[in-house]
Amino acid sequence: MALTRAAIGRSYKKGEWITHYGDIWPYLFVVEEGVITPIKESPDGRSLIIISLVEGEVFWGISFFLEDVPMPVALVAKEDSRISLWSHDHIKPLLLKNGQMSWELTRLMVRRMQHASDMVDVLAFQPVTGRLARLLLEHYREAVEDYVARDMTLDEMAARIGTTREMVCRQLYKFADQGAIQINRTEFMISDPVYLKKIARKG
Amino acid sequence: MALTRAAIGRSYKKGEWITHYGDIWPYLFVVEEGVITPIKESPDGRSLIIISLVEGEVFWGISFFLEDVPMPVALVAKEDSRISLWSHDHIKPLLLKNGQMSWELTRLMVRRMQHASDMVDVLAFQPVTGRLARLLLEHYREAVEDYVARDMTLDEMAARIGTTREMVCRQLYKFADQGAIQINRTEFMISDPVYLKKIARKG
DNA sequence: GAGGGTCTTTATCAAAACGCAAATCAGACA
DNA sequence: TGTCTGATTTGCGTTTTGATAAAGACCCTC
Repeated sequence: MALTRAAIGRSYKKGEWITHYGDIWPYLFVVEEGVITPIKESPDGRSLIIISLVEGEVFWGISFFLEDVPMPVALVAKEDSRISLWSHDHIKPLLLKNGQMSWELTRLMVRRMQHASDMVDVLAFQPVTGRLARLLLEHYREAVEDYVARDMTLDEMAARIGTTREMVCRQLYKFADQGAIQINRTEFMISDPVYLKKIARKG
Repeated sequence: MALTRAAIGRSYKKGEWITHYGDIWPYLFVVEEGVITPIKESPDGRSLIIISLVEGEVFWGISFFLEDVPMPVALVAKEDSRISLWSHDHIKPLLLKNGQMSWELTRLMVRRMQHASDMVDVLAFQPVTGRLARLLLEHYREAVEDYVARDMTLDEMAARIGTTREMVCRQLYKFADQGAIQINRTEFMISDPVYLKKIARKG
């Protein structure tokens, strides 16, 4: 198939940067293996992780669609990863011809938009407490009544909810005080998911 | 043209709601006249204005693309307005056939995404001070060295930058103290745009 | 098993943001 | 002109957040 032939394969080691904020990067890609995270960075060193892209997921540089518009996020490999990418010049003719493909792409974009939209109102309306509760419920689904390894660093959690590692740490132990979770340096468990859900709604 | 024939015209009075948060609303529309604003509302009564749609601009309900997914924002007429709308069922066949149209729609969506993305990092990284400076510079371009009427209420400004009216008011007078703007109950002027720009960058 | 590096935890302090309530004002309208 | 309504302004106390610093814990390598 034409698509497969036009694909460029790339591999990245864990921690490697695929593009930087401000780059012109006119590609569409699919994650073949590993995890790719689009990250926003503030001038004073804080960062914000928008989403994690795992195997099979599609993403793009903004200038794939809008020439000369630079990337509003950087792309980083969170694990050793492999992606297939297509340049604007290769794909656009296909999209113009293939309405079904365009439609699916548009739908994908709408889903991403929905995600961004969620992010906006969480950031605008929810305090750190609520945002952390959300993150725990969604990222540690299997930790309900069951100890699991803490697989995110405090910095990573902080980047996912837009705050600092110290805030995350304090808040975690506050949840522990309230009996919502149990936690130690390496493990973690959700003991009262209902309470966390209440916090996640009201902040 | 088929598109024009399929359009449904609607008119709304200032302040009228076109859809509410949570509705299923599978339409695409273009603003013919007036101003339509998508608004997010928090359970405790705060609100966030995402964007203002003026004459000629296109927007959509999320379930136009994703069936059964409810609106993450409400749509409100900020002025007396008139829109033309198309239902999913009418447009989708056209989009599937017409690659160029799909492509343009996708590009529009990417621009909106970019806007949302901006909103996210402003909310995440910039304090209220910086967000307000941004808003002033962008909304009151003609107010540089020139008194203009304050045409947004404090509540509206607050909704545009995700804070409360009191914060906006206090911050405005703080800017005035610093000589960046001049302000009274009804009028307003930017006296030091350069300073405001500095604030808008660093917060 | 000593040392370096990374990550976590805790405490303290200062700044930012918010909520509430009272006072004030401008404009509309009778 | 007087009154009413909604918007603005201000003060004050509280909560939330963030910055800084220091101390522990763990892992890895030499």
